[in-house]
Amino acid sequence: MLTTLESHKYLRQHSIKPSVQRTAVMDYLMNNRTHPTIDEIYLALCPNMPTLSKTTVYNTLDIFVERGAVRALVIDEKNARYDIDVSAHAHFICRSCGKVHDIFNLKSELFEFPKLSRFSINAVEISYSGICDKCKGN
Amino acid sequence: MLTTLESHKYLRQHSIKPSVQRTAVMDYLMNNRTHPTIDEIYLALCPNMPTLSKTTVYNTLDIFVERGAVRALVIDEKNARYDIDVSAHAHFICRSCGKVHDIFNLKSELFEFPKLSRFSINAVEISYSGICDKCKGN
DNA sequence: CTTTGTGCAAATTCTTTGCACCAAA
DNA sequence: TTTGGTGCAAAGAATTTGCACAAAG
Repeated sequence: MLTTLESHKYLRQHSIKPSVQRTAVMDYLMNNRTHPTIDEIYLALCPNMPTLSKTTVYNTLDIFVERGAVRALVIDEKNARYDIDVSAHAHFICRSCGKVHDIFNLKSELFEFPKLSRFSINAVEISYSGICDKCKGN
Repeated sequence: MLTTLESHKYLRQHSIKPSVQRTAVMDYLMNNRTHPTIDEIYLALCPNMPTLSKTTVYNTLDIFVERGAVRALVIDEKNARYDIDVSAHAHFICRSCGKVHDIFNLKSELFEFPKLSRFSINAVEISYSGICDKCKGN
């Protein structure tokens, strides 16, 4: 369980002022590495922060992404999802339950950018999809 | 320029009845390999098919994807995009203009599925992002 | 004070749904 | 006829915007 102090430190490293709301969102992301949606974050924090607004959650994640503190995933056609782990790893989304899982330990070559004169590439996203074991009934 | 006859043939190969609307959408996809959105397809076909509805474009693409005739891309957080080329290739999206480009000739290993006991993987999507040369001003 | 952050409500955008009508087999 | 396809209008869901108020320095 990571603490609020660690969230503060991480936010400051990314030049983000640690307000109560921002710290709460960062704490949540650090402790729930499930690639949550805005709604999931909002609903999880609401009980302890009844005045929190969804707009603030949107604003907060926009800043986090802009400052490189979190990665926005484009893998789920329904909602944006957010990942606190910005290191090179891939994702798997289950077409049945919609859950997104991390895939680590892939060859590092997979994450290299092809050298193309037409584009300046600065990010890559590798997304696998299929059915997870839970949904297959094993 | 591919013809309506070729669209018919391709639709039949995928067990899709070639209605006037479906053929028009397929013709458009075959001749405009720009990963169009629903709206782009709809607006492009409207002049020649004033009675066309956007619902039909949605229905049509749902069937195409379901039957494996086109690929739905999850790369643009704003809209679904569709690709008639279902072979193994990657995409690049420009963060400035939003255009999606194909990247061919990558190593085939990139498109192999990792063997993981937890998931049954049946698709992979590799998406690069950055800035295209036009937007950089070259 | 002055700047920055928060939160409500309304607006916008993309997509889906319900249902009536049309068309083909 | 019966089934499947089309299209309108309405509904739904995710996100963005405008603005007033609160908080921090």
